[in-house]
Amino acid sequence: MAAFWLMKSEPDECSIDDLARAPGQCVPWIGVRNYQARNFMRDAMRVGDGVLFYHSSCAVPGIAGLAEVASAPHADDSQFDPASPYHDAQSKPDAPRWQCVDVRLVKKTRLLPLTEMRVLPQLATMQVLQRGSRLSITPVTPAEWAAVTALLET
DNA sequence: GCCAACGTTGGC
DNA sequence: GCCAACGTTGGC
Repeated sequence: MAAFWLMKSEPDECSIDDLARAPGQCVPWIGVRNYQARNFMRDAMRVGDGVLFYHSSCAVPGIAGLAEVASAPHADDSQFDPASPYHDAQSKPDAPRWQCVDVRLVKKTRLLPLTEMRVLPQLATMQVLQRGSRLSITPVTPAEWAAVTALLET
């Protein structure tokens, strides 16, 4: 049984349109530098899991499309790139600290704004809506997934 | 730019 | 292992 996730991306870095233009409409989810979020990718995600693609730190934050986990976990190359903002000098190539998965577009949807999500009782349990929640990757329950995907059809 | 909330670091 | 200081996230 596949699981479901919400993954935040800053559209300045990688928007839903950037994902749509990427080769194979697939990108490695680089740049996660939080252990809890890394552990979700490294330990819990499976190929085929559903992903809510969320735009954060932008004019209208919200869910911008549906995607899926498209690879097993692998090393995040940006940790070894001194020119990258995600460079981690402490991480050694023989023991990479940061892992990521590839994420493939399923479909771009209408934008479901955070403000709309906040007033919908069926979404009230979503982790991304909880007070003080900052985690860039959060699990989504089957019920939440069903509610969000239904809303995106409307 | 502000600031609440949370994560990480490092002295002890 | 505690916890204060500092850094980051991310909505507004």
